[in-house]
Amino acid sequence: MTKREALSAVPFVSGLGEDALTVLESHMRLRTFRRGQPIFRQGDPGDSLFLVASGRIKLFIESSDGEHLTILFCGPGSCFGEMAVLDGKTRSASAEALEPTKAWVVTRNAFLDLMRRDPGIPIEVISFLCSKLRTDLARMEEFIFLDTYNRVGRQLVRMATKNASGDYVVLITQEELGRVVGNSREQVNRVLSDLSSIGHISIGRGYLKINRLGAMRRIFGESDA
Amino acid sequence: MTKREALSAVPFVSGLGEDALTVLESHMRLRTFRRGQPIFRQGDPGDSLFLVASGRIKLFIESSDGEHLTILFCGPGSCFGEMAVLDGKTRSASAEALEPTKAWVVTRNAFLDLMRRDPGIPIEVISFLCSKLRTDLARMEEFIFLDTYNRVGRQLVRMATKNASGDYVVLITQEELGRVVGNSREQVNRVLSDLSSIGHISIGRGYLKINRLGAMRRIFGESDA
DNA sequence: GAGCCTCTGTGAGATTGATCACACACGGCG
DNA sequence: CGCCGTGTGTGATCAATCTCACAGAGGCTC
Repeated sequence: MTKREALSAVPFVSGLGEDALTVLESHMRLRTFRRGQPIFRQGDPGDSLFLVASGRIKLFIESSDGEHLTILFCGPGSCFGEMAVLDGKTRSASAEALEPTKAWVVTRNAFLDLMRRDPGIPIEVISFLCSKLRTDLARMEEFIFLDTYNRVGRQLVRMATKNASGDYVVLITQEELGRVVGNSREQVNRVLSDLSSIGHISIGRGYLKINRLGAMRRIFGESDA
Repeated sequence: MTKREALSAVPFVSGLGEDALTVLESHMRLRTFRRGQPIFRQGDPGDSLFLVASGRIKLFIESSDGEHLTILFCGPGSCFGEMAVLDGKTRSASAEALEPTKAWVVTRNAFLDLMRRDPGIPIEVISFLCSKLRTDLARMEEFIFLDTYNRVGRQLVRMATKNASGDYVVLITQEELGRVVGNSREQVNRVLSDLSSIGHISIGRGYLKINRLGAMRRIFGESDA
């Protein structure tokens, strides 16, 4: 994924003019991360924004006794670390590469310059932040109102992506899925076994295949996939 | 609370110049709500932002089977309903007056005009949204990592406000506090009884008095009060 | 001042999900 | 080809919390 491709996938800069894009590109550096490598840590000062070029990272928060809650996965074309850039405060979550990953880095100053130059950007950023607020709210609602069974189901519907052979799959271990929905691996496994026994999903090592996405959507409710 | 006072309490317009404030004021209408009156409902289309002049409202989301999760209380000088104005989507939560309440209404168009006119506003709005994202994240973290005891404790520390006689109080019923922390009233009551038995709080009908705010803060951790 | 509504207090049983303890399965790699 | 690390499958036990049921207490209204 080139600089230009990465940029055009990001909602709040995709509408930029040719000049602005070129200027921005000249400020982007590529960084490489090994599988499992920490990128930044919750609470760190942070002044850069990342655009994933290849690979995959996750954002998560950790409790005082070392538990993790996974917030978000970012693949090629996604951006992360934007909050510290936007408000200048510390990192609100930790980031770590899940696979060998390359990401373009944009510094706070470069991005703020861009915002000052093009008055359309802040408006786009505002929409972007609003949609994040809405998903966070939906997530909170699920944590409070749904049991494990439904949380897992919804998450699967949400994460299902079509692979090369046309199947819907979710690339995740059960342990990791547990950290996403805030439940133990064992509990997640029991839910998955249920769903598998009625044929809605198939369980693999490190991945899940969603056999009947429509049925799952109907059971687990309106997802904005 | 006058129009001007309400405006100057809102972070993202307080820095406005005299002219802009005057224009904005001319677009504000006052609305009155009875205790318990719904203001808007999650999912409604919405195109107005509210500034509380007097009284108190709450924002909440409701599950399919009628349970409520209380998101936020807003008293004089606070604003709510801004998300629908900023991104033009439906209301992400429901709002209801907790007491007889008066609020200034600003329409989407008036606010967008203002943003277009003054390029400083969007920047302020972005900071405002980021801080909301951060509190939401902290809240999610608490839902997942903390038990009822600690959730209730933190919430009390967070909501404690000094009253006329210099005491720290929280004006809330145990039922409502349950809806804030996502637990049953009974469970909340048991926690409060504990805290009361060691003297850290006193329990009243419809309110709680925090006798030792410092001690509570130490027990329940760093709150951004 | 009686009645009533709302709010608080508390026990007992049911439930959900965490934790612990293993067994097994797959896939590198020496 | 056997070992080991990581990932999945599953029972038993335990802890947290919900739910139900009811009692009492403050305050408002007729």
